[in-house]
Amino acid sequence: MYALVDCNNFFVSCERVFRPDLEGKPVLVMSGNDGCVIARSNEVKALGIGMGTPLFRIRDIIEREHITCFSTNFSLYGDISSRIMSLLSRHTESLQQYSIDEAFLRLDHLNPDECKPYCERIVREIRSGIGVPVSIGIAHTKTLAKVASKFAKKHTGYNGACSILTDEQRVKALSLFPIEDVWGIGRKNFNKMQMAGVRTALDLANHDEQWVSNLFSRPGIATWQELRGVDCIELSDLPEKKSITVSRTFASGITDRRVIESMLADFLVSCCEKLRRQRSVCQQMTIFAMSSRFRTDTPGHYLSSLVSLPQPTSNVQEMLEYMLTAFRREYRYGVPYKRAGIILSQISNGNVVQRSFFDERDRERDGRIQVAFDAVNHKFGRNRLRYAVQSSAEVRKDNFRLEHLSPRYTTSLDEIMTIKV
DNA sequence: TCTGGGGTCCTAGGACCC
DNA sequence: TCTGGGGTCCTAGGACCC
Repeated sequence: MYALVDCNNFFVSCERVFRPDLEGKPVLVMSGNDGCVIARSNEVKALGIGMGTPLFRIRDIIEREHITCFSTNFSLYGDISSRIMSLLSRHTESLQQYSIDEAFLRLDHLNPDECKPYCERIVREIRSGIGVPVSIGIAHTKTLAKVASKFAKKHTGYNGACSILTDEQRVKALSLFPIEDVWGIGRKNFNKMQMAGVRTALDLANHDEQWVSNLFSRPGIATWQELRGVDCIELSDLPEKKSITVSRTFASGITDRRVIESMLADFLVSCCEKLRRQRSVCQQMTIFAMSSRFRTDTPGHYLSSLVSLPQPTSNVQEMLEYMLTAFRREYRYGVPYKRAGIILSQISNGNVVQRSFFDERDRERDGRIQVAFDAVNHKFGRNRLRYAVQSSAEVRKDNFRLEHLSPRYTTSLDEIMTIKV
């Protein structure tokens, strides 16, 4: 038995934890650069504002409806998320975090009729202990648990937890469930479904295997199986990332080579922090920078450079050297770069590194410098010690738009809430 | 003027092997 | 003139997720 715990309007709910005055009022959270809508309260959804809508298109609605807008505050959302996951882990032997605001729990230790009341208690516990509203779906497969959680979210009568246990419940639920809302059915598969006359999840589930495998390949067949109650989608609980990306869109296009380099250096430093946190090394790095896809009046360029490192590493200084060389080779003078980033790939375990016979780098020394560097930053604060090529505070202020950022209430002592009694 | 960021898995086709 | 058959590995791009 699976329970899917899904936070309601997660980023908005995180902001409301510290702004209870916004309960019941329209609130949205914007993407980086304050560009698009990435989270909406129910009140904003009711106004017909879609996910991903560019802010400049809804300026008038925002003003008219007094919508409160927040810049994205990942320090806050990440911290609230880990509090929820930690609370959930006390309720199961097997917790698989699926995204920042979702996790699957196995409830094998419960009888079927105990599941719903048990999950209702979890909902109340998270609401009162952390402040975030969640919905829980209970079923024999992950896909059906997802379906159940949508019902729990939509109808308050469920008290936050909905279960699909019997076959009658399954058939009833699927007959009411639009095919495009099924987990695993994206835009392309939805088009195919429409052409085939499949409108609800039940329509799909009722087709036979031959029909399904003619139309879809492996992932589609797995979804069909799961809707019929056959548990077949395995989530790996490997926490190690297979690729690590840090990228940003800038407030306006950057032409100054040194400014872009300083940003890329920042991105690389964050990538390597994430890499070292999971005790991994990587052997490949992609550097990219691109002009705006929406502009035709300025020179466009998509810069992408793949660097294969001589041996797996997580050393910032070494990677900075390769990054700058590769970037300078591809950089085009006069192009306004609007977005840039670093991707690390070919990631492997940092404890077993195959050294190269021809390597001339003093890696013992690199390693000692890195350890000292990390120790200083651990003691005196993140980014206190920086490479000279990294950006200055003024450069960051000029190039990242974050005009409605809430405080990092739970992760920065300088920004903690003060209460007057 | 203004349009996000970070992932995973699958598959087709190329390169290569005997 | 006629030019096999059966594999594996790798990678880029597509599709999907949040």
